[in-house]
Amino acid sequence: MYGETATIVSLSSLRLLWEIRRSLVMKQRIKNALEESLKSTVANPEKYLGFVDISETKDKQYGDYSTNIALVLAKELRMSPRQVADSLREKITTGTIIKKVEVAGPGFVNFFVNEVAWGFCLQEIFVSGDAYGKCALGKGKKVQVEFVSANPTGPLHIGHARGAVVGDVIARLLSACGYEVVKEYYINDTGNQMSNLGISTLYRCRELKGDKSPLPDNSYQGEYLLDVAQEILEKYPDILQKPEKEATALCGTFAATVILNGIVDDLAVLGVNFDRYFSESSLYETGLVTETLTFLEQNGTAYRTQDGTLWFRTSAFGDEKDRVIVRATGAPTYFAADIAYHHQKFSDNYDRVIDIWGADHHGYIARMRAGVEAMGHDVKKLDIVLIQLVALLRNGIPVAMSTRAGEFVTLREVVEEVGADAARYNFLLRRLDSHLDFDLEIAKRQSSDNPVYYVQYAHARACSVLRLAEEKKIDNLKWHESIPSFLTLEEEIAIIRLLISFPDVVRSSAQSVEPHRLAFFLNELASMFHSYYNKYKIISDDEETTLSRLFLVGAIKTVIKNGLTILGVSAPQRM
RNA sequence: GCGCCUGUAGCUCAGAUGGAUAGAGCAUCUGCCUUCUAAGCAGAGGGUCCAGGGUUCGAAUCCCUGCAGGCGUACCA
Repeated sequence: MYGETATIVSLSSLRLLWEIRRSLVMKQRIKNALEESLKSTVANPEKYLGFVDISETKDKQYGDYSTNIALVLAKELRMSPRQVADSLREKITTGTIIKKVEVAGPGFVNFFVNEVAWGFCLQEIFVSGDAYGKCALGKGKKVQVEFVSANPTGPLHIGHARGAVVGDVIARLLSACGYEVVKEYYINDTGNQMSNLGISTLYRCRELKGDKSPLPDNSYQGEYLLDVAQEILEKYPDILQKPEKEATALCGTFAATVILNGIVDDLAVLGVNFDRYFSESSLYETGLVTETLTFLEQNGTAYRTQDGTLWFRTSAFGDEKDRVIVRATGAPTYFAADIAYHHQKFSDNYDRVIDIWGADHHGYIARMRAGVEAMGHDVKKLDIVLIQLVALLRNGIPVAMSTRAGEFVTLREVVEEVGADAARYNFLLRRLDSHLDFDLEIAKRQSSDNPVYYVQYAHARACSVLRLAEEKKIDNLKWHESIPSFLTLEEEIAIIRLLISFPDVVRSSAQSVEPHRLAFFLNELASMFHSYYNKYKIISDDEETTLSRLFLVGAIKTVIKNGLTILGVSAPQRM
């Protein structure tokens, strides 16, 4: 049986292989065929080529690929959709890859791909290995992703985690698409909150020395400042003897540094790290804020009112009203520093600048874009991504999350409870603009059947099968041109179709800044593999079938591994 | 009041560029481990896609209005 099939395959396989390699993507192959047909069917085809769109079908009865081009062109050509479809179909030559073409429904043209052709796609995955899924979309382009940027006034909580994970994965996606990515964290280390932090910490120092007077109203009440105070007292035993102003400043700086170090550590536990930490105070030190303000005032986009306040004319850029950038007291607002910061970003010659913000900052978008534009930069290069906030619940009841009041479950506590992989995947399974309830009890209870394990388990399972094959001395994971002819089951073709769409998923996830698509893709792939695994034996007495299926399993393993890597989730070999 | 986001199965959520019969997980029920990992699989039930209009060959998807929830509307971040 094997010999007979092999003969048939070897006759056509070289040609098939060559053809598939030439086009690489099956979809492109179909599209080419359709375009050729269009050229010989309609009068001025160049006018309609832009409408050609091929989509993957969901239902097997409609073939493997489908186009609605006839429906789109019908009116223009003054023909019925079915007529257009029929004439297009007649001009499409079937052969080694396209088995047949059908017209169905209101006028869809459906393409059926030769079953044997699919298996050849696996070789591409095998050859690319770890690089499979990557592309050169952003080759030679620099992009900056700024995210988290939480104020160094307290530890991160669950609300920051979503932004951290999403920002990190967006960076990874862009990186997979060939962009040179810089991950940046902006540190707000000046202004009122710093002095508040200093005051709060100083009070804690006094408290440790026996002074029980209560903390001022708007200070940071968290007990974590007691630890910071302890450190300060050890390092500066005379802190309480110093002048109030000096002691406060010292406490503020010290506390901010300690807290930021803690934030960096916590993020590292979550698998998030940055290339650059950019300090707001450095903008003042280098004079960039002053420079920016002068520039705005000189080009007329900023004006002074009688009391000395400097206003930025954001309303001229679509904002609902003008904004203050320098108070009457002469102190710049945070917004002033933000404009300077974005000016700095654009001065670094990025091709794209991405800000990832919590959705509660959405009212800030218009003025930020105004700032970039007024500074003479191409505002189209700025992409502000909003992420809906996370509501932390315990047994369905909201948990108060206030840095100031010091009542919160820290990010670190959550990660230590549910694990970094589960925490990350939890955030990645939702659209960015979807509100998210994170219930601590549910997260704990469901930690063992969290969706992340489903995908990881599929990977571990694939590894396990391949491991067993190795133990049995089966010479697996070697390409042979007869492999495709042993992978023609409906389930196998469905899996291959999914596998070859992986690069598209990565690309579209990156382009549309929607990491959840990749996560859902992996869930679907895992599901198909689990199902296939349960229905069919991978390793059997039939050598050819075994080798072919092992090759498929190898490809599945590669894609899951590559996908999880982009999501920053581990791909365990055993579970 | 105005602006942004959301509204899809009992619950949590997917449904890119408008496409053919709207999907998954959890929960409920029924089966499957002497056989490659049961953290798995197979099957069942479960829907006014918030409501009402409009656009067209075709709408969960686009437009308008209304309703509901969240967020924002600072010389706070």
